[in-house]
Amino acid sequence: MQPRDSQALSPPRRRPSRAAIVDAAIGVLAGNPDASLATIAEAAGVGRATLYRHFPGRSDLIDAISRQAIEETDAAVRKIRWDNTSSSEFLLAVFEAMVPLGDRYHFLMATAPAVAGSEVGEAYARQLREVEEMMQWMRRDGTLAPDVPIDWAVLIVDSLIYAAWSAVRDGSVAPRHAAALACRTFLSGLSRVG
Amino acid sequence: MQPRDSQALSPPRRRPSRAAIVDAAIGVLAGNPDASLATIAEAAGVGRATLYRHFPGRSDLIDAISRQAIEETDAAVRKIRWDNTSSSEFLLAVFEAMVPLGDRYHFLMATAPAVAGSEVGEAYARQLREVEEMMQWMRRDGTLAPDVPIDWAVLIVDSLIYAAWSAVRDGSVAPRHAAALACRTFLSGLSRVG
DNA sequence: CTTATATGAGACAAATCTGTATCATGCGAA
DNA sequence: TTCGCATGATACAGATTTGTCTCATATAAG
Repeated sequence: MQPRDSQALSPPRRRPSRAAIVDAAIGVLAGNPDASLATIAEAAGVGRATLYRHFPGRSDLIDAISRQAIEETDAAVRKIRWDNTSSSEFLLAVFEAMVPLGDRYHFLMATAPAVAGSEVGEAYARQLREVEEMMQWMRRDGTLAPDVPIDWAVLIVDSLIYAAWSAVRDGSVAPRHAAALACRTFLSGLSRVG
Repeated sequence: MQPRDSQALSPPRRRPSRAAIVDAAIGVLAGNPDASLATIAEAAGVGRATLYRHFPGRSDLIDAISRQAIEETDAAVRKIRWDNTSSSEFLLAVFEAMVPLGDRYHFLMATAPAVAGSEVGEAYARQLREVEEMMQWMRRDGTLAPDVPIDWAVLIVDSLIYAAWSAVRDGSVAPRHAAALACRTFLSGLSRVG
């Protein structure tokens, strides 16, 4: 029962309108969270009506973006080797994975807390919890100082991801060095000896 | 020629409407940068018409808030003892001064870059330059590691001020410890030995 | 008391954004 | 070619916000 194999294997949709809209929206909303849907449609190279056909309302688009941000950040973290790595190496890998996704990550951080009840809100809380577990691992590990509040450590991880992304964005720091710089800042700060 | 001395010495304006509006606006806009002027007027306990009498347009209000934010942050830094203090002590004093002004500071950081041409934009650039000079002092001092880009150090100072403020705001960290935690994070990071 | 001034309440127009609906077009499939 | 469907353009109504204006009132100064 495979009379349509060629069709099934070929790219099924004619044009990636929906994906193009979501991608463009992430870029536009990262720069201006209050951009109109007309602006987003224009950035996506799509008519405003088409945007409304794919997403009934603005909140549906926001929700779709949030879900994609969650998926992409989850996928990026899932690729990190877990076994036989020290917590410091793992932290560096997290920075390396998240900094290039800074626009997605930032968008998720900015919008998810507002929709606390929904599925997106839960996923955000879960990701936050995963960072917290990483910090507790580092504390047991002896890497994280015992007198540092876990909440503060989690907050600093988020701040450093955002800082590294904006530094790369502004051209202040080379992309290759941003994650290492963030990790080093977290672990040993910016003073000399380290 | 002083027939009105008693009047001149008494508080000249009947009610601090203008100051109340600016203060309320800082609080409201820190939580929602797109709050309507009606919301701000309500928070200030003032009619919407009165707000428009003091500030011809929204941009004028924003400008007044920005100027006040600049004045308050400048004043807070100016109070810090400069002589006979190490750069580390000075950095801690800066954090202690800025964290309580987090709402003002955050507002300034968010709006000033957008108005690059104006007087507010210049003041923002100047404050940024002052932080940069502090970082260069720390580098000559031997406190800041030579391989850390100055731009990154400046960015981290800003991020830590914002992080400390939000931590206090969320109740994650006690107000007294926030500045010290930020300073320690900058200098030696969060790992053990320090 | 009388007067001037700031204020609050509300009406009003203009602009923007949202969401819906309609119509013609172009591209892919049969 | 012909049909179906997604698209683009456009018009439209409703909501929100901005900014202006008017009028009545309360309060402080004279």
